Amino acid sequence: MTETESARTPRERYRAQVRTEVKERAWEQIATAGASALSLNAIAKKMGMSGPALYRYFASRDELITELIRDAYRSLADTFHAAAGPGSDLGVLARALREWALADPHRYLLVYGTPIPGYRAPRDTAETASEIMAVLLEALPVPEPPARALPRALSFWTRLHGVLSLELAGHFTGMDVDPAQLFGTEVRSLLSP
Amino acid sequence: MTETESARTPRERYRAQVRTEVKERAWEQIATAGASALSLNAIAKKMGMSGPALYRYFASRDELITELIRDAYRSLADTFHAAAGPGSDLGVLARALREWALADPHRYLLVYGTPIPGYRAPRDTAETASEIMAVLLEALPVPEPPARALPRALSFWTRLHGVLSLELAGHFTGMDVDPAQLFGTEVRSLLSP
DNA sequence: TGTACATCAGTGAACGCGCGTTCACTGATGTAC
DNA sequence: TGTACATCAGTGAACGCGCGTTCACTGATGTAC
Repeated sequence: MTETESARTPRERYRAQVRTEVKERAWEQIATAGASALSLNAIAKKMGMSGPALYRYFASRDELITELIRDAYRSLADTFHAAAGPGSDLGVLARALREWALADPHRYLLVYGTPIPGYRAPRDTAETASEIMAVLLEALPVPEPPARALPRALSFWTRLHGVLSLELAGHFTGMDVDPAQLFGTEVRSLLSP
Repeated sequence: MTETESARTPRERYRAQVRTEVKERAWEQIATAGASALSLNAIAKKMGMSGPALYRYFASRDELITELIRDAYRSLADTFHAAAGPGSDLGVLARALREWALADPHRYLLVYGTPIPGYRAPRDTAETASEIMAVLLEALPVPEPPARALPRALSFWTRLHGVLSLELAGHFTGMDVDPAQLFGTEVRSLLSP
């Protein structure tokens, strides 16, 4: 998106469009075959191009994955920023997180799920990650001493991740459990500890 | 193990030994290259055999994975049974869970992490899963009405999974967080809600 | 507005690799008499 | 104890597949004068 907007010349705009389409196809592929089955050749085929053509747009398969992870982090940070604000609290952020996760389960799992073997995350995602944490810290009930703020924020993160990741991985199916309700219970436990 | 013991004839014993070694190598491979990179050919090579030889022991790659998942579930259920008992409580089970997870992170992630794409779990793991849940339910503080017992047990599961899976996936590294302490905090939150 | 040149997207062939799986076969191990 | 036969572990060749990536090349698009 940003990429497309910020393109100046027609060629740059075109490049950005292709890059965007490659990423879209990549997400589709991840959704059906998993992240470690991501293949440049397969994406190219779906786009009606030859495999090597994509090397004009991404230096390697790893660079594409890196870009996907970067985008995912960025998207969550933006979502959090949009949800945060004067009238906001942990409950609002929690709901935003769940919506974001359910909107694209594989995006969530790419970031917070089992790491892709042999893949090394780039540095800058750590920055986005702490940006996300910062939004969380600011949304805590007002007079929270710093020594207690971090544990609270971490609990927020781990508890919601616990429910969400098990839900997304399908571990509640056939268990007569309503994940939404479970999630709500955990959110309440965080609001009034 | 059980397999090896229960073998009657030398041939059966030998078969069981080879199957066991194949699985051991499989876990090694999962640890270094991830579950979706599991390859019968690679395992055979490590064992000094030709690829097709393994088809005497496992009908297909999927059957091997199924066996690994079955073993993992079984192992956790056994661990829980061993930890449960008269003097036991949720805290003991929680510690047992963490030790089991840290002893072999990939085993934990194979069961509770991002599902392997295109792989369908066998039915009987669901039974072992509810066996695990049953141990949990019995370890709850004694006079727990059924309506509250299940939510409590689920909370136990999701909260501890939240901390554990993030720890195993390496999401706390570089964050100045002690996972053990975090885990302890969550356990305490479960013991005195 | 037209021409000459530079840039760059995309192609097809090629390299080397590893995968799962089937198949016909050899040779060792176990079984029955 | 010895022989005849059946069982079964393991091999090597083969099939068809897809992968990431490099390279020399064609043809379209943009730029400068």
